[in-house]
This record gives sequence, C-alpha cells and structure tokens, in this order.
Amino acid sequence: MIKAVRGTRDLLPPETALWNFVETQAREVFRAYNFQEIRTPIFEATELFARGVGEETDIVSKEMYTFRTGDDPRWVLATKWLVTRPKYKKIEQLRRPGFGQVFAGLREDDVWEIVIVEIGAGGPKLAALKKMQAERQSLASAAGERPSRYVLVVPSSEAQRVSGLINQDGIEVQGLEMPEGYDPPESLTLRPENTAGVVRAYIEHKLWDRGLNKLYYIGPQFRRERPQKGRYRQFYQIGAEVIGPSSSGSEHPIRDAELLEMLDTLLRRLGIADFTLYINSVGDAQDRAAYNDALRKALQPVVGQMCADCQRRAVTNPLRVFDCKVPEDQPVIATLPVISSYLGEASREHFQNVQALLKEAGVAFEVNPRLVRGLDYYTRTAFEFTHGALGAQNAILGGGRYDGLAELLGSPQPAPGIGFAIGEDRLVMALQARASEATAGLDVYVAPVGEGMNRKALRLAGDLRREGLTVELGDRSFRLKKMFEAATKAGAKYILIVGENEIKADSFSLKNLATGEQVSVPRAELAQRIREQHSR
RNA sequence: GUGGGAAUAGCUCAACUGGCAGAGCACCGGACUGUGGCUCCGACGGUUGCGGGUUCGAUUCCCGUUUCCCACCCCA
Repeated sequence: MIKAVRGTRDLLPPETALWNFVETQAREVFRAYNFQEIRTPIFEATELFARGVGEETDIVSKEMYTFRTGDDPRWVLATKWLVTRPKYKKIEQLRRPGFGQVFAGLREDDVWEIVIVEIGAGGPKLAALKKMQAERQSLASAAGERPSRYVLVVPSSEAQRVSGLINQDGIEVQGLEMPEGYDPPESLTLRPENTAGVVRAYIEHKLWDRGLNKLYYIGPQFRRERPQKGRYRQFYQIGAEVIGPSSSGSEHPIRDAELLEMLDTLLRRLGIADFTLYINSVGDAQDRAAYNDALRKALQPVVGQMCADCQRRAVTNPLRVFDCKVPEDQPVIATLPVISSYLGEASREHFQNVQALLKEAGVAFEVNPRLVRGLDYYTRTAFEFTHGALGAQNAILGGGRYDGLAELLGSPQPAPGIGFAIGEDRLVMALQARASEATAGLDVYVAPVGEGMNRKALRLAGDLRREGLTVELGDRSFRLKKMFEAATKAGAKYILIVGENEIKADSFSLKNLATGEQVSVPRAELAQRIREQHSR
C-alpha cells in the first residue's frame, strides 16, 4: 500500500472544519488590522533562503527540501571524476559533449584529477568547492610523488566567477563550452518559511510604490526534520508581515505593539486563553555581535562544569545555552550576562516603547531576557506565544523584527519590518477539544419516494441549495426507512419527503428529526421554513 | 541526525510460559416495501507494518527495516 510519506499526513473531516474555522477567524482579524493576503510560490531559488534565513542555521544547513532542475544526463551531471592514467580513456568513452576540447589542452601524463562541476543559477556552493579542495589535498598527499594538475571544469559562462572563488592552491579552472540546448540547472527549495518569500516579492514588485506594507499569508511550508508531535515535514503557517520604508512607520514601536495586540486578539477569539506572551529585544546587528563576544568570554571559565550540550553550544551558538534544561546548569546560566545590558541606546529605547505601548493596549506579556530567535535575520523585538499541553513543542507562534533583511535580499532601499508565523498544526491541536463546534451540519435530507420522483427531488434539492441550504439527496431505490437512517446518520436537521401526494399538492412533508414533528409545507415556503427553524 | 517506546479488523484494544487471531464500537443487510433513533438477528471485515531467522508450529522469541509516538538536537 502506498502511504503518505514520512512526516506528512492527510487532514480529514471533521478536523478540516477546524482548520477552516481557524483560517476564517485569522482572515477576519487580519482584515480588521488592514492586512491583505499575499500568496507566494511554494518553492523559491535556494539562494533566497541561504541568504535570507542564514547559511549557518540548521534550517538551511540540513533541513531543507532542495532539488535541482535542468539537469540533462547527456550533458555533465557528474560532480567529480577521478582521473588516473588507466582511467583516462574511460572518461573519453563517456562521450559527453564538449569533453574533447577539455582534454585537448591536457597531456595525459600530467593529469591527476579532473573535477567537473555544474554551476547552477544559484551560484557555486562554497561548501561543495571547499570539500573538493580538501579531498584533492588528501589524494595528492597520499599519492605523493606523482606530478599532478588539478583541473576544475565548469560551464564557460561560469568560469570567471568560479575562478574568482577558488583561484588558489594550484587549482586550474577551465571553461567548457556547453552545447546548444544546454539548460543550466537551477537549485530550488521548498519554502521552509514564508518571510523570505514575502520580502522577495516586496522587492520584486516594488510593493512600497503601491502602499502595500501589511501582508499576511496562510499556507504549507516544508522542513526535513524528524517528525514529532506537532512537527511535520509539511506543516502550515499563518503569518503576517509589516514591512516598508521607515517613512511608512514600519520601524516604529507602535507597529510591534499593534502586531502583538492583534495576535492577542486572534488567540482569544479562537477561544485560547491559556497562553503567555514572552518578549525580548535581541538588539541590532552590532548589539548582537558585542553580546555574543561577551557571552563567549563569560562562558569560557565556567563551561567546563556544564553539560555536554552546553559545551557544544558555547562554541557553535552561545545564545542557545539559555535553552538548556539541565537543572545543574541553571545556577551557571543565571550568572551569564543578559542581552539587555548590551543594547545600544536606539534598541533600548525602542524596546521600552514597545513595552509601554503594550501596557497601554492592555496586552499582558512577560519580558524573557533569555528569549532568542534561531534565524539570522531577527533584530530588536523578538517574541513568542506559548501554550501548555503541547508537550515539548509548546510554542504556537513566534516572530520578531527583521530590520536588515530587505537590504540583505537586494532591496534598493531599507525596509524594516516585523512579522510572525503561527504554527497552524499546533494551534489546531490546541483547539481540538472544540472540534464539534466548528463542524457544519446538514440542513435537510431530500427523500424521493415513488416512481419518477428522483427528477423532482433533484430539482427541489437544487432550488434549496441555491437558497443557501446544505442539502443531501437520497435515491428512490432506497427504501424510505433507509433514507431516514441515512438522514439521521448524516446529522440532518430535517428530512423532506418528495412523493406523489406531495407533488400533487405542491406541499411537502417536512419532518424535524430532532423533535419528530412533521408538517406539510407549501413548496414556496420550504427554504424559509427550514431556515427559520434552523436559526432557533 | 541521536536515544527510548510502539505497530493486531475502518476505530479502540484483547489473545497467559510459543499452540485454531478475538471483542466492543463503526459499516452493510434483515426483522419493518411512505417514517429514523431503541431492540433483536445476520453478514462483512486480517499477508498480526514489511523482510529474514529460530521452531513441528511465531501475533508471541531473535535480527534487520519502515512508519508513528515520546524525548534530544533545533525551531516557525
């Protein structure tokens, strides 16, 4: 049996009704705050995420669904061919277009290794080139005495760019003229989050010229993580971004406060009361750099007493030490400097203002000096909403300010912004108890009885549906009893009998399935009658 | 990616030290051919996740594998 792939799942009724409920509420709240919907592609150039989210983040370094297009096996697919003299001919036999000219310039004797790489539109992967260099070095030292040349062959259109990147250590870059019809590969990635895509669209379509600076999105995202409760490989996010030139007010603390107040409103409206808003300021890029230095220094003398995870974090990402849950480490953590002491004047004032405005708006919050965000682009305000009873994945929503992101992605002018993303899967999980409320019921079951009644019933059902009712239609071949059972099972409020007597009288037997009350209702009054009763 | 637990009918779960794979609910049919729910009767439903091993015999024991769950890493 073919099953849904790992980490993905089908959403089935009645749960889908709950998803629609959540999305409908979100749209309504967003509209009240003048946000408009944007839909960006589900995949983007890999480079967008590498630059926007950060090359060193876990997301980009190991959790993305990345694939290449444009590869044609007739061209050069190989990333590497190891060439020694006996194998030289073997490669020629591969008859890849254009190989002849590469080898023409080389004498067999002095070729040690030829590496052929294809360079996609996204540019060469630095990591891949570095890895090849390291391999080459170990091969060369293993083979010691042999004279060698190391040749990197790339499509000629990329030759100059690549040699600029790798022109060192005796590596030769040769351009290979690609044949007619060569389609350079692109590296594409299923979006792991939506902020980068929104900012890309903002820049691409010059949305500032259209006064569009409040945007929201709802849709699937993809991360190749190990599945866990509330954590899927295709997951859904509801998010919004306020972005624009500073003159539009996008940098002002009131935007931060407004956004947080909107989220508070949305969660309450969804019936979630048991949540906590944590906020912090992670400062601007300079503040963060200074703080990171200080943190590393402070950790140096004490890290030896901490758990293995913390020792690793101290090197790779010192901020993460604050996430440590080992009880023995907590006293040490308590002595570490907090970022608030390293905030510049501007960041400090901004954060103070956000807090003052939140109080003004009556939004409850807690400052959590240890709250840090994982993505590179966050600056200043960072926040998250947590909810109990969700296990280890207790954050249902997170976000923050990203003042430098637009420039990083090539915006001609600064466009500070702030946004959030709600984990819809987790939000729905938190709402599961209320699932029944969101399920829409069936208004009426139309039951044809007797010869030729199917046609009449079909028309009548169509009329009622056009009047806005939810209608299910039976079939004359069922016995009436069957249809009653079906109507009851489907949760219909009424059953409507369409038989010869009814057609003659143009008045139909309408039975309330809850009360058992049955009356004859003229055709013209049917929809009205059903709706009335139904709204009681 | 790491560690632990689990997988048996559509669902929830049984099956003792290894001995015919079962129940409740759901679904379908009937009792009842223009009146449901309740009741009763009947039928359907399975490669026990998959693959291998041990054994006369494996749902049960062993190995591998896949998926899910819990946690770690990390984090919208």
